[in-house]
Amino acid sequence: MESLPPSLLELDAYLLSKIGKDARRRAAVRLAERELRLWHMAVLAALEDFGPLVQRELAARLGLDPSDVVKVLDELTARGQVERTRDPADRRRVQARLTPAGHAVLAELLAEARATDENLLAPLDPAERRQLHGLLTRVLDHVRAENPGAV
Amino acid sequence: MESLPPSLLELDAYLLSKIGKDARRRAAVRLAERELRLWHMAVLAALEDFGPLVQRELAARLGLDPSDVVKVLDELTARGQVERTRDPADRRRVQARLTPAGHAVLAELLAEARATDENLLAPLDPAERRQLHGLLTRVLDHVRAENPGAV
DNA sequence: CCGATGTCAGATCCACTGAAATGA
DNA sequence: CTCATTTCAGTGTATCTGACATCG
Repeated sequence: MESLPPSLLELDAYLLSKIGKDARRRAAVRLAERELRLWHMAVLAALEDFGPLVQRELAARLGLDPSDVVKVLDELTARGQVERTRDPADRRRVQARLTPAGHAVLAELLAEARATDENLLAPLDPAERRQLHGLLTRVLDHVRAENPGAV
Repeated sequence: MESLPPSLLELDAYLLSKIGKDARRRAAVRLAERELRLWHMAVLAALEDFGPLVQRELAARLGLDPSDVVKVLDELTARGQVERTRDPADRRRVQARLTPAGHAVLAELLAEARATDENLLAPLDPAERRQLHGLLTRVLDHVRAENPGAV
């Protein structure tokens, strides 16, 4: 049985940390069923939303180490969800793009993620969820403005 | 420069995960100045709120592995913030309790944590912070009910 | 049974290589 | 034109942590 210390439960940072950890865990469990991890989904989403990208650019946008981008892309290309093509203008650069299979997988992952959100926020009614979403968006914007790169 | 994929920013789990990570990072930075980590503060808070506890009980309450409780208590006793005493009723059991120094340190840590909350939630006005706190508390209760031990 | 020690896996970070471009 | 410098993808490793497992 758990009963957390009240003096910690008063802290918003503590609540956010705990809930965030569980949100991450839920997403990881879901992705593990496909033998994927969180970064795989983030990379797929970035390629979907921003279009084909040079790897360096991917790393910068996601705040992920360039060397780790390589590993994630290795695994996604092995699954046929991403393909790499060399930029003819600058042969150092490699562009990553989604394949149709990658596009399809991402759509499924996003649908599952929305279902996970439903479970996570089950105690809140729709209006409260919109409220929470708005507040969190503003907080994240603030965090990212104050702290570029670390988030 | 970062600009995260919009399709992820729509997900509440993603927002919570990102913000939670930064909240944890901020707390960790603060604690690192005293060469402490997050669990040290959690253990201090638990001993403050619940009174002297057997290590096993501490582990259960905090959702921390018993073997890790030992390490945290080792470090806190080395600093003179916690002391271990035999339970007079059952002399097999070892109780951990706060020393006055531990009590004082915790008070400082909590004050600093509240200041960190201020920074984290800077874009929200007081009413919005109360709203957020209430929503988060309900979500955490739900998460803990659904998922005992993992949070 | 409980406290203590050790081990393992995952994530993050950092240093390095080789190829390709750039510019003095 | 040449050579030094920089930028890129890719490799490998060091470190830190949390979770687990075994020992006394």
